[in-house]
Amino acid sequence: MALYNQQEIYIYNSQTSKKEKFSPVNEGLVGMYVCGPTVYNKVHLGNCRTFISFDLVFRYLKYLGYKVRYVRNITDAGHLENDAEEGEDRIAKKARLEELEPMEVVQKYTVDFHDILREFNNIPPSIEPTATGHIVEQIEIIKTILDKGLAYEANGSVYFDVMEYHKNNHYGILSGRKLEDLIANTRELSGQSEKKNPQDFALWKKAEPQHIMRWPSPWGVGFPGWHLECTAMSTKYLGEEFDIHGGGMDLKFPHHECEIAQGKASTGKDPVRYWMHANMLTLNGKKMAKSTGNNILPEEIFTGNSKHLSKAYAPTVARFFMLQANYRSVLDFSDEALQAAEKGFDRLMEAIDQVEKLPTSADSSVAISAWKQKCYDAMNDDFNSPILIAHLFDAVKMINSIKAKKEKISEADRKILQDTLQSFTFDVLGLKTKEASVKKDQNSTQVDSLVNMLINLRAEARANRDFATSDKIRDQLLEMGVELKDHKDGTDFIVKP
RNA sequence: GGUCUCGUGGCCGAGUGGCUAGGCACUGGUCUGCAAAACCAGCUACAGCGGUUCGAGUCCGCUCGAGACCUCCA
Repeated sequence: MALYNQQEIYIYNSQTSKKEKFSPVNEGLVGMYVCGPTVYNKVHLGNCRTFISFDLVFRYLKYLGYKVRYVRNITDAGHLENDAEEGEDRIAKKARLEELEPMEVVQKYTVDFHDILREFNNIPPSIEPTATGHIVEQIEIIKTILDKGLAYEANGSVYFDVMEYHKNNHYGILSGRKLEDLIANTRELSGQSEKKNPQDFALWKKAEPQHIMRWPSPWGVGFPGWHLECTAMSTKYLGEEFDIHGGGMDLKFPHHECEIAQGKASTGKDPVRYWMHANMLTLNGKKMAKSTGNNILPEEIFTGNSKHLSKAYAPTVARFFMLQANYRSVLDFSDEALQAAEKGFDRLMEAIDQVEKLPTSADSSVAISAWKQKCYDAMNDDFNSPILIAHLFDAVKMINSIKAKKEKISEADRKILQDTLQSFTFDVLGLKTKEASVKKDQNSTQVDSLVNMLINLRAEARANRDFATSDKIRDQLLEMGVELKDHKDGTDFIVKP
């Protein structure tokens, strides 16, 4: 029996603001779509948090035995910088500034994006489609919506008719916005005369002569509207109704609201079963913004080269830090918080390292099966990684207590403990040992024997009460990043990366 | 201005109305030749003011504060 039949997942659906029991459209299969980045710049750290959050979802669903198709798009078509009639799209602007062909910009930052996510140990999505690769599909959807009378053409552009749609549908169903309020709050922009109503959004935009990214269409040369690609690609790869749609909180309105409208207008179906929105990441209590300098790049964390940091942190430590908070909460990024996370992380990893050689007894004084289910329960409850991590630390306490002979464990339970710990830490949370993130030293076996030789020398010196020598060995090793740990039965060591 | 979210101990962060989240830091003890590590113990909050309830961090109202969206943004 598949694991997913034994575990009941509840997902917080941000459309209903309730935790709902997860049940996929097709038994055993899950379709998940997450809005990917616009590749016009180095990937934003907050963006990374969102993708790490959904990587956690992807990993847990797979761990439970679901066959998951995870689609995350790359937005490589120009979106206008503002909603005015004219303007430069962000990719074209960057291309001009960097003196590159737009597709060079796209390629450059797509590569950067992949590199960084790999550092964070994200599993690549099943399909990573691009907007420019799906112009045909987008045009087809526009035709359908036009046929249904829910869009109109104006001067070479096509707009979605929100008022007409709202007659028989609910525009605002996701964001909770009322159309009347939206109308009342709209400022009159002089350039919006093409639209029947300010709430209408572009499905197709006519390309001005200077606009570089352009494609032919039944309405003339232009480019697709910025909400449409997600509808086209999610429908193509996941169907008209699929399970999970994720993205950052800031995409809830208008982007996702418009996706629902487009989907419903073109297929008559509500496209998404569970909407999930990941919350923002702040830096030192404030929103990250390049303009104020309150900003940090992922690579700056890995190198420690930032005015906000006192040192470098391994990617996996940054990931661990993020997973200590729930994806739905705002998380504040700071050097102090990262330091605390790193210490906890080290303690967890050291404990996991100890499970293998734990002394076993005929029976156990610790309740391993109950603990194991608690780990599942945490993840089943809307992917609550901070609770899961709390349980992992309970295991750390167990391991250390068994090692200190204050508790005991049977071999069978030890195996369960080890397997569960491994699965949740590495497979589900996607953490890596620091050694794994730093390249494995090919001489590490030699290092092991060298250090063990020194440990033996030190033991001899201690036996002879030659503490000057023993302390010299200990202190100099520590300076080299090798920490010795004495306990009753001998001495262990760790190499600090 | 409108819509919405949030305000938890020294710090970070969980919390489904009733019994200790967890991590980091700190203090005391055990262990140690001394340390480190580990173990044991301690510190213990829920922005403010009202209300509902036998009982509220958890529900309701108001006040103050922070943030998101309403315009490109994960």
